[in-house]
Amino acid sequence: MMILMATILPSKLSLPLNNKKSGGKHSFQSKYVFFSNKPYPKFAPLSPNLHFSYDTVSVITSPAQSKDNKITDWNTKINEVCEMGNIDKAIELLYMSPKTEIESRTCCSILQLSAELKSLQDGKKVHSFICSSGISIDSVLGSKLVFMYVTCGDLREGRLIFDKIRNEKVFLWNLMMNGYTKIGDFKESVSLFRQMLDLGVEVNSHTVSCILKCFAALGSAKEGKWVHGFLLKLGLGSYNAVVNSLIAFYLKIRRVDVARKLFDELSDRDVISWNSMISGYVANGFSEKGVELFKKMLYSGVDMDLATMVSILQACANCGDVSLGRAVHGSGVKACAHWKTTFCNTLLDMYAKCGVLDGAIRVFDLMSVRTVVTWTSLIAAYAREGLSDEAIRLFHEMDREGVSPDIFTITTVLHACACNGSLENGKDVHNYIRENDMQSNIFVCNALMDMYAKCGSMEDAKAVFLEMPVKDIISWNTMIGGYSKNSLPNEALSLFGDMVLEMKPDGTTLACILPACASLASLDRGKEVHGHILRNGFFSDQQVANALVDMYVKCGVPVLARLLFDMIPTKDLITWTVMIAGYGMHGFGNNAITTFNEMRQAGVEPDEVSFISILYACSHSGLLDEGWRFFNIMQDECNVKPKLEHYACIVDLLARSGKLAMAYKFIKSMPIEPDATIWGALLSGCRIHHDVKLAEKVAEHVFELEPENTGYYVLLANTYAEAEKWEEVKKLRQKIGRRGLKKNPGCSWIEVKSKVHIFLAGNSSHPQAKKIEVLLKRLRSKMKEEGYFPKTRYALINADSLQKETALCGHSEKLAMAFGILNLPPGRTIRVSKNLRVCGDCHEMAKFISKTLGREIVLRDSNRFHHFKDGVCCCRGFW
DNA sequence: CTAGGGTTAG
Repeated sequence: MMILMATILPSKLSLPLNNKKSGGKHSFQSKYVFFSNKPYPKFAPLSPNLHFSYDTVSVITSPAQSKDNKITDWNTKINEVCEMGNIDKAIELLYMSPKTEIESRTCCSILQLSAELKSLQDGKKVHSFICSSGISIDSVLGSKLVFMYVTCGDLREGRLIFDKIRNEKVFLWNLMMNGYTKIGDFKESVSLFRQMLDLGVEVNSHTVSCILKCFAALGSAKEGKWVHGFLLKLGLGSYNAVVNSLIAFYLKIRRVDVARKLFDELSDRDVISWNSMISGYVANGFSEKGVELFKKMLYSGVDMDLATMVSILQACANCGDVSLGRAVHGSGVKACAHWKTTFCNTLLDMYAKCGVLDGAIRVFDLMSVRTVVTWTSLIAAYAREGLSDEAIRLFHEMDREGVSPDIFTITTVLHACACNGSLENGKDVHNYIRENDMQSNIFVCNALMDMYAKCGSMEDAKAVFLEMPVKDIISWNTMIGGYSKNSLPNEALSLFGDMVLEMKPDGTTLACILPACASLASLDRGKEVHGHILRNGFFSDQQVANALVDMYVKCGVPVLARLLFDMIPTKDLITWTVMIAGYGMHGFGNNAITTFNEMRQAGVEPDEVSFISILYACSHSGLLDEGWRFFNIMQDECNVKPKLEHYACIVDLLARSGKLAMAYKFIKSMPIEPDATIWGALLSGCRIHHDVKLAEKVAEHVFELEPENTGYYVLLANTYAEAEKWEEVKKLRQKIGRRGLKKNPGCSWIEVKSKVHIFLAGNSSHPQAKKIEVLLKRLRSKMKEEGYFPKTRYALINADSLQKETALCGHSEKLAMAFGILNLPPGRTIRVSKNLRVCGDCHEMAKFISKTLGREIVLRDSNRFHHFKDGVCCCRGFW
């Protein structure tokens, strides 16, 4: 079924205005034949496509050469010259002639020729001649002028004359409408259409085709449907071109079903009908249907043309059907389509999207003309494969080759920089944008902000954001999401506040802002956003619902999280994973396991992240056997290869359970190189189980892998301190000092009346500092009375016990808890968050408070949640 | 008489 490229001939049976002429633009041939019949044999051998040279023609046709007739017929001469297509001579004669002798129809001839040659310059010369000679611009001449101007692309001038002559000929109206449509000014075209109807100008098939195109482009579904009814009344409903426009219109407004019905009922389908339907399927996301229809098209004997191939290649790209793509490639080459840039560009893109990068490169290499689209497609191809450096290199090469990037190129290359996290390359592109004055384009700005956010520079992103003349919802979401992901939750929340004053957030905004509430553990702000979600019906957005569950988990309310979780009708992998991880964080290991099993029963396949969550849940609840079981299920049943995170969970599980030697052996047997977290998990196990010797051995690995991380030094120091090895503690402190490292200062915060209060360790500058101190002292002595002893070893200072106690009293989580007791209404749960792990002494005190004061305390540390109630913590010592 | 309907990249 090999197919030749069909040239699109003007068609068809149903057309009233059959295009019988050989076509205006190509009419030289016929005119030449006519001319060669005249007695000038020496011109006969001239190729019909050759332009007549000025000199040659002037020899024969100059009126000055005429011998007897002094009153030369200038009009005839000019018409003759026009017949031959010699515009230069025609103009010259026009200006040589006595103005009064030139007839209107002569001007029409020259204008017609100017239009055919698309020579605005010559057309204007005729126009100014008309003006200076006083020829009245009647309806016929006016029409010709309009035709010339519109055809030559000067819509403004054409419109001026059009308005003056108030012609009621439908042709001229169609001409104007088409002119506006071509430049994308659909609104003006529609306005003309309305005027036409008001004036009672009788519309024809061309009019409705054009107006349907406009309404399709404007997305005016209602108006388009009205035209549909209107054209049926006019009896235009059986015209092939009209139905084709209707099909295209319905496909643009995404009414594929209506389009298909029209297509099926169309008796004389031509290649355009097929192409419209196929490309419409592809554009509406039904690529398979497009391919199916394509096969039907070939069966019914209609040859594909360039447009068909382009659509089908797109479909192949969408479906990843590279074999059909290759077949179309072959047909295209046979039909010589590979000389067409559009074909090659789509072909290149098809190979790239199907993951056949070398195929894309081969197409690129073989192309003789590479446009900006070609380069952009190849850059996108590299970026898609994660080869960002190569993508950026191509961008510079393209520039050197003299092909100017457009906004698509810029956004694509920015995306490559973003994926690469290469701020330097991104800044280079930013400079290029400034140099080429593209920084006011909204797409470019959004891509720039995204790049900066992904490269971690929110400062630069903000600078772009502030300078944007117009911001859309994507601009806001990019910034808010950027702040959220770069651990700047306060900035995210503050910008969200600015945003709601200017525009309505969408699902993406909400899904971006919830993690910020979560990271601050700001339940009040989270609830505000929840209210917003309910009021605006965003709970049905899967991403939003998932983020909401996650927020409640991280704000310390797993019960509410579960309630919402149960309300999500279709739970995806993320929904399940968030809940499982949530249970893990709160130490509800068994709930996590139940939920994990429910997920598998629901037919949702766990991925590596859900396995991290379940293993983590097991380790935080000390469920050793279950943890092992899941580690095996993961590999045996689910084909998930364990990564560092999974190994870390297992090490953590073994180490916490006191199986330190086994954990050490396990690390040594790992098929991948262990990192600091793996060794760190074992180190923390050593501290819990007081194995100083192993701790020292393990610490060596850790310090080598992450010498800057002070947390590990503190961990070892704590191990020494618990063993009362103060000399070693001192040495370690000196080591930290020598390396210029500082212990990360402890910081806790608590939300009271929607305001977040932050406490730093040892800081007494809070307005209520005195009251807090008094309360803590009172609690401390009460604790002693009831037999609690302060865990002074955590003070890490080798001093007398009173000093240590004082130091411990300054711990930020105690300050925050005390502030909560003093300022929250009685009975309200006290929710405190801390940036580091909770200290042992604070943990003891929280237990005590929960018992004596009967207050529930939820403490979130860097690792997990602690729920204190009636003197017990849910962690049962696993932290 | 002259014109119209389907075609590539983020």
